[in-house]
Formats: sequence, structure tokens, C-alpha cells
Amino acid sequence: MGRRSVTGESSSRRRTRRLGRPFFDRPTVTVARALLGSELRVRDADGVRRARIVETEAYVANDPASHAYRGPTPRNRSMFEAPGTLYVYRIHQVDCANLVTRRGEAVLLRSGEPLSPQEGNPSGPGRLCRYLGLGLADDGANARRSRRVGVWSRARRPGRIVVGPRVGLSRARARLLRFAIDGDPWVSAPRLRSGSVRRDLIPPRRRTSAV
DNA sequence: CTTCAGATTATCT
DNA sequence: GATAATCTGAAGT
Repeated sequence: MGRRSVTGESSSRRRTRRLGRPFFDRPTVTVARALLGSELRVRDADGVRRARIVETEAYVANDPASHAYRGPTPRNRSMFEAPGTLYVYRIHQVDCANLVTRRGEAVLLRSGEPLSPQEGNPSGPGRLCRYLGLGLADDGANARRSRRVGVWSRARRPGRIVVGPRVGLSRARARLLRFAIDGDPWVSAPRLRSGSVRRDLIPPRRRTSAV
């Protein structure tokens, strides 16, 4: 905790913009990859918290691991709203945030690099929300329009993207729908390593311990 | 109404 | 690596 990585600035700067419908209204895997390197901003009375997204997971149609798998319920209602909607849920006393892509599909924001002056650890979906001040109250807000929450395009290119199995699931373990910036120190455990997973290969089920 | 597993994390061996 | 914490949503009776 309290670490801040040095992120070679200035060299390949880009103009950033708030991401809108064309960004979110695409296949979920596309959005999950495109979100890497983008910036999440949450405004409150004290100012703006910012984090650079370094790890995501895709939850797609007909996905047994998705909260939307059995159709709309009171909890997952936001997953069936417009692209860019925040779906925030609570598990084991922590809140986790998703961005909706297409109907019933979303991208879980798994970890980020802290960009605000405030120290903190946004590595892990619960910690990311806590660092940014995101919570259940934000469920249903739309990041395309919200004054409080927004996603901003990459200021610089991310490095290589690595792919692997999603974390913490008991079902659909074989699907490679977790994406991260290779080597980024803020990627959550278990760490993905380049070359450790073949994108086109479905690994056999393991009895214990993932990755 | 009751049961139960869970898109996590802190802490221990 | 393994487990407890701690509680809610959703499915079952």
C-alpha cells in the first residue's frame, strides 16, 4: 500500500475524451480489452478520484458465471440497461463495479493504477471501488452522462494485453475472459503472465488452485 | 421462511 | 496456499 508506480508519461501523449455510446455498444470482449489503459473518474464533494484501468473481465451472453445468466432480477437489473450503465453489486461486504456493454452483458473492472494524489490500493475489484468511492449508490448510473462517474479514453497506449481465466468463479472456469496489461504492478492476484496462457487453447479443468 | 453459495479480501500457516 | 469473516440475493420448501 502507498505504492505508486512510475508511468512513463509525456512520450506518447494522446488527447483524451469521455467515452460514449460507440465505445460501449460493441462486443463485450472488445470493450473489456479497450478499457485497459482508460481512466475512470469519480467526483465527490472533495474532488475527483482517478484510476487507470489495468485489469478487466468480460461477462457475456449465455455465460453461466454471469449474474445475468438467469435473466433479470432485482439485483442485476442494471445489466439490462443501456450501454455505459454501471452495474454495482456487493459481495462479502465489498462492492464491485461493472460497465454494461450490450444487453445483459458487462465488463467487471478488476483493478487499476491510482492516479489521484491520495494513496490507496485499487488492486482488486473491491479495492478499486473503495479507492474511487464507488458503491451501491452508483448502481444504475450511466457513465456516458453521469456528472459523478465517467470513463476517459487512453492517454497513452497500454503495453501487451494478457488473457486468462476469470477469478473467483466456480463455473465456466475454462473461459479466457480476463484481460490485463502485461506486467503492470497493479494487476490483482493471481497474476497473469505473458505466454502463460494460450489464447486459442482451452485448458483442462483443475481440481484445486487456479492458474 | 429457510437454505446456501458467492464476479472478495485480510490474515494465518 | 488455506480459511474465516459476514451477509445478501435468489432459489427452494
